[in-house]
Amino acid sequence: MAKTKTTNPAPKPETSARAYHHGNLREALIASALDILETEGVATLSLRAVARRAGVSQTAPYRHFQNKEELLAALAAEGFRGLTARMTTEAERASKKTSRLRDLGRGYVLFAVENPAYLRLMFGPEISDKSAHPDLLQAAEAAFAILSGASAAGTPADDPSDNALDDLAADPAIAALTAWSTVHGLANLLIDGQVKDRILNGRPLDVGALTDLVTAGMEK
Amino acid sequence: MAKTKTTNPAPKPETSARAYHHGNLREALIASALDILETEGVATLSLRAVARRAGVSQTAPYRHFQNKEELLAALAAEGFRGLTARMTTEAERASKKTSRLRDLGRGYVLFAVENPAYLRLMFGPEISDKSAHPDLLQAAEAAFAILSGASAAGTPADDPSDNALDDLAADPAIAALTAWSTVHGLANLLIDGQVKDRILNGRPLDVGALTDLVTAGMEK
DNA sequence: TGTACATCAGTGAACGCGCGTTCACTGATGTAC
DNA sequence: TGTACATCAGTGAACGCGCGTTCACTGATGTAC
Repeated sequence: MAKTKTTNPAPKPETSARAYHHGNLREALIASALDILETEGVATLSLRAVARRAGVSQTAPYRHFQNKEELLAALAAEGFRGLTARMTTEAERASKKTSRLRDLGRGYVLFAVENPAYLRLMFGPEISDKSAHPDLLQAAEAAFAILSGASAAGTPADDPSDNALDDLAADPAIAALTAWSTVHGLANLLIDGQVKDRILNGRPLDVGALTDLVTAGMEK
Repeated sequence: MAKTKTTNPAPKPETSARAYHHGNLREALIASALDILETEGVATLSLRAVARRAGVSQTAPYRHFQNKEELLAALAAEGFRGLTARMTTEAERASKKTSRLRDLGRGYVLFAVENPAYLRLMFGPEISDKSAHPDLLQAAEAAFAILSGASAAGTPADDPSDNALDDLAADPAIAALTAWSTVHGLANLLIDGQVKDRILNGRPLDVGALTDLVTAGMEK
């Protein structure tokens, strides 16, 4: 039962469907972490709990992550990729009627409402130094770039001049930040339960429709 | 050295400058908690640390708060009152040039940047059931009402009709939510370090000026 | 004014808990010859 | 093809820690008479 048994003779096992003794523990750990994140929240997301849910000993994660924060960073990067995906699918699904920027915004808010703990981890203080995790940084950059691009609508958005704050007024980065702020704020207010009682008076909430109302000023 | 020594013979000690053996431990604990909150963050804010900083035993807080969450709720309520105050002073200080709504918004963002951990506690998941704390609920309501009032500019804002989402479009509550979302989003992006590198490219940041730029669309 | 008593704010020891991380280890997998 | 060996993913016990909360207590303050 030695080497010739595996269908994949390459040195990298590369993960079939099996997640057991060898192979894709790293991915399995991230999946377990995501599971805990969404069912229990970021506060109870411990490395030990992740290992437990993945069915391995509590020291096994240290074969794949230097420490807890590295796991969290990997999770957060995954989150930003999910956010990007949610935005683009939403924009493709309804590309005719409303502006692309508003469609992306709807995707942003929907992602947040569907994955509240994810959003909190992605932006919260649990990962103390985000710049120490290139993968996370890049995933976040990609998400912002999409919003930014749609906001500038042609002009490259991440291209501020090297002068003082004054000329930021004409900077497309400010327009992008405004759009980003609005959807980010709405998303956070929603997942923190601030909107339900205050705005809707208990009426059932259609997040997509509400987002459309709030972003009505974003026509371009 | 018995009773006649105290200058205040009334049954309620009512706190002079002394915070020692008797009197205002409750306030002292809140002050200690605030201190820890802003120097170390919400994650390390433990009841024991609060007691330590106040110079009392770790069980003393239980004379004034049923449990940890009750202390946190009192702190958060204090935070909402501070937010309200910051908004109104900012609006009074510059009531001529820009619209009141934008002035309030600037106060909102400035409060967040000056008290990042406060804002996180006020909106975050640490206080699991906010409706269990009437004082907190009321303080949050007051803060929102100010923003809401300025947004409606005359019309009472907390007065949505009892129909479906459709007629929310004309509802002043939607206008209020839009304004709130924008400043809340900007505030959170700022305190989470998302703006610095992404928008400003490392240039020094004047939060008030930046907020003015972002809220430029809010004229009313 | 003086004494007896109740109240209540604060104490200190102790509980049981889950955490991140380290350490020396084991045993299966893959490789060299 | 077969054996010896290195690699490396996963183990299990243990470390020291800080936490929220409980308990029986103490001792000062305020009150009744």
